[in-house]
Amino acid sequence: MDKKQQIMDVAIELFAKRGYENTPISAICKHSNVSKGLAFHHFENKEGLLREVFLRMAQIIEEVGDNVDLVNEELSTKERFVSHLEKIFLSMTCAEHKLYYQFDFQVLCQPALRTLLKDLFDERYQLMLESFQSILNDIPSADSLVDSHMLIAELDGIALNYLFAEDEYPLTKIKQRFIKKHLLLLGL
Amino acid sequence: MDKKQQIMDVAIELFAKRGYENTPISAICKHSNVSKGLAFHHFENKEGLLREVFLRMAQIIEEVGDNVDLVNEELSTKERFVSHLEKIFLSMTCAEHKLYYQFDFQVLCQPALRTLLKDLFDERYQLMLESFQSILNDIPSADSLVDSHMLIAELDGIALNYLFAEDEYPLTKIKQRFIKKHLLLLGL
Amino acid sequence: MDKKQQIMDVAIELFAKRGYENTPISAICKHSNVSKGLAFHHFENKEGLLREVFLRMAQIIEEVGDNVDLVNEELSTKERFVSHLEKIFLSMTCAEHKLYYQFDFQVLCQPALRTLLKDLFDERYQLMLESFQSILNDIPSADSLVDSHMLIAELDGIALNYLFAEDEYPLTKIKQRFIKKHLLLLGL
Amino acid sequence: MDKKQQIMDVAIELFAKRGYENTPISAICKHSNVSKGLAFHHFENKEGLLREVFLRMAQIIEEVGDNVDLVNEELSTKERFVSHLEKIFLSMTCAEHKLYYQFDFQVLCQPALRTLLKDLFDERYQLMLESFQSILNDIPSADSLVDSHMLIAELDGIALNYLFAEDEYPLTKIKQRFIKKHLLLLGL
DNA sequence: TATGAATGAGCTTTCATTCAT
DNA sequence: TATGAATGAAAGCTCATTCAT
Repeated sequence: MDKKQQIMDVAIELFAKRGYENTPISAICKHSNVSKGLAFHHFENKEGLLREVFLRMAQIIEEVGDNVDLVNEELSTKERFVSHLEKIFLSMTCAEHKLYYQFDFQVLCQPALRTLLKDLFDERYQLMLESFQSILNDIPSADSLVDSHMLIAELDGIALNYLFAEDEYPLTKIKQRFIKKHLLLLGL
Repeated sequence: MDKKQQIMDVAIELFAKRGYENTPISAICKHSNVSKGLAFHHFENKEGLLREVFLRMAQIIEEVGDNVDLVNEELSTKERFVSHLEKIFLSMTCAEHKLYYQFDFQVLCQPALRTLLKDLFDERYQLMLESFQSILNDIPSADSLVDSHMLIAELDGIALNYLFAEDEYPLTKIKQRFIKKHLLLLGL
Repeated sequence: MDKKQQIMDVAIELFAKRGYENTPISAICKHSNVSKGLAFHHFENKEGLLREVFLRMAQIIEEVGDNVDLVNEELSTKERFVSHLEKIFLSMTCAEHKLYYQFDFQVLCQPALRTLLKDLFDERYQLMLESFQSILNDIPSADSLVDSHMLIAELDGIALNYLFAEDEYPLTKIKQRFIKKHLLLLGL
Repeated sequence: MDKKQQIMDVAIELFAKRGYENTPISAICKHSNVSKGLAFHHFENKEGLLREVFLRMAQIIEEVGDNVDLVNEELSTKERFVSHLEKIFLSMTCAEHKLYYQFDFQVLCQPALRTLLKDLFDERYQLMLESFQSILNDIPSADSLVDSHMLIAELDGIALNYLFAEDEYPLTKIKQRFIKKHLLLLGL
């Protein structure tokens, strides 16, 4: 019934599958059984739709980890580090998120779109950076800032390759080696 | 003088800076002082131009590492591994290649473009995989295949974050931690 | 008011006068005071417009004979045959139809267009064939099928020559000789 | 070796099969292994090529009947009339001419092309008219001029339907009924 | 005679956006 | 909130034609 929601749901799917530039608003309207007039009633323009869609997407993805307590005092630093990584790998694997992540990378790598959503990207990056740093700060052998940057980048790369690989990608094995490697580096 | 070359040079730049879909052929022609007719005389269509541009780009990038001998028998396995990584980081840093790499990621993450150049991507990935495996095979503690996938993915991620970061990105420090980490993992 | 109708009316006229291939959509739009966008809003593409225009044209032409009763039981076979022919000659002469008929022949003789509308042509031919056969079946000396084919062909030819002749064409005299000739053949 | 001839041969075939407007000069060049430059060296422009091609085509078609003597004094009027018709039907059936006739009708029915070659059409029509009249003049019951127009038109129509029919068209039977009918009309 | 690079006008089509209802 | 007719700018592409070689 909520047509605005319908439009956004369809938009996110089509944007992800066909690419933003290759998805005319008319296609979104057709798939969500809504008139073009209504679409422009709810969203200022195509860029506005993109922004709202992107925000909603980010929100959905984040909901996954929300119930996990990052500062659980009962856990050791090592346990918190590992569980943080596990959580990220878990979200990556979630079938329903695949489309979202693909779209995310698409926007990230397309100059025009990236510029448009720069503020949102920056904010999110800052949050991730801080959450890694808050863990690494407790580890003497870590270079908290650099290692956080590195972890984010590497996880990005693994997600990227996993998401766009067609045949089965050895994600589980990579995860294990990945974690092992960082525990070694951090001396945990 | 060689107008076809001019067109390709301009195309690669505009594609990278503005995005493929946001770069009309007319813009490419304007920047290379050439008529639209000529562009379609030399390239079957826009996709054909993209393909040729992509091939040329890949070739330019590869030329960097060509003079480095991968199977130098004088070098130890560790030295070969490290030098291979150094080479990749070097190419990444090369100012002239920045545009190319950005374009590369753009194509990779846009479903339509990715599909179009799938064969070229696959081929290149295979080559990278093999070159890593050929090194890791000599290291007992390595999981040659999985580690190669992982290395490629991580390097991708680092490149991605480096390329699109606006302010100074601690690439050098990341490189050091990155290499150190893998030497630990591989027990070198 | 009905812009779609306007477009079709102009299209049929320009198609007939200049030829389908020599009539850009822009010309149709200019003559009907309509934007190019609207033309493609109402018709899928130029071929779609052609199809709709052709259907409408065929319908207009057919309306002429509709009020004449073919199976009027009061008429003799001879009378029915003659009146059928008269009706066809009448439609041919109708000034308003001249353009339509010319367009019809144009489409018929251009391979690409003919192919596009093959189904419509076939259907119409079948109807004409049947209407002639239903009359000739009552005449013993007639070879119902062959004569029907022949009649259609001959009438086509006469229409063709009449329509494209510039100076006065002796259509009335030809009609008389034509009817007389067939009555002789059929022994009526 | 004679490239000009090659061009014309290919042109006539492509014009007939695809239509004049749908046959770019580039296609003709490709099929005849000739450069575009050369094509424009031999023919002033596309219309010039059309004209030469049309002339050559007409010439080829006419060669068929040339060896038949129309004013053979040994033959009766009836025999001359019938043999004239037979000749025309024969030429129509000739497989090699099918393409030519189709092209002929195409040009005839396309306003732009018809105008371009009007003089050639008129001349040819006049010749046909005279050849029929020269026979019919000897027949008292004939209306020499009107009947000639009618005969030409009917034969046109039969050719038209025969040429563009896909399945087998009962041409032979039609020919027989056609000749019989006219002999009746002329009282021969 | 022969080539093919180069041009420019024009074509079909797409699409974001507006607006009257 | 909801529709879809209507617009206009711009896109990709075609093609006859020219011209230096």
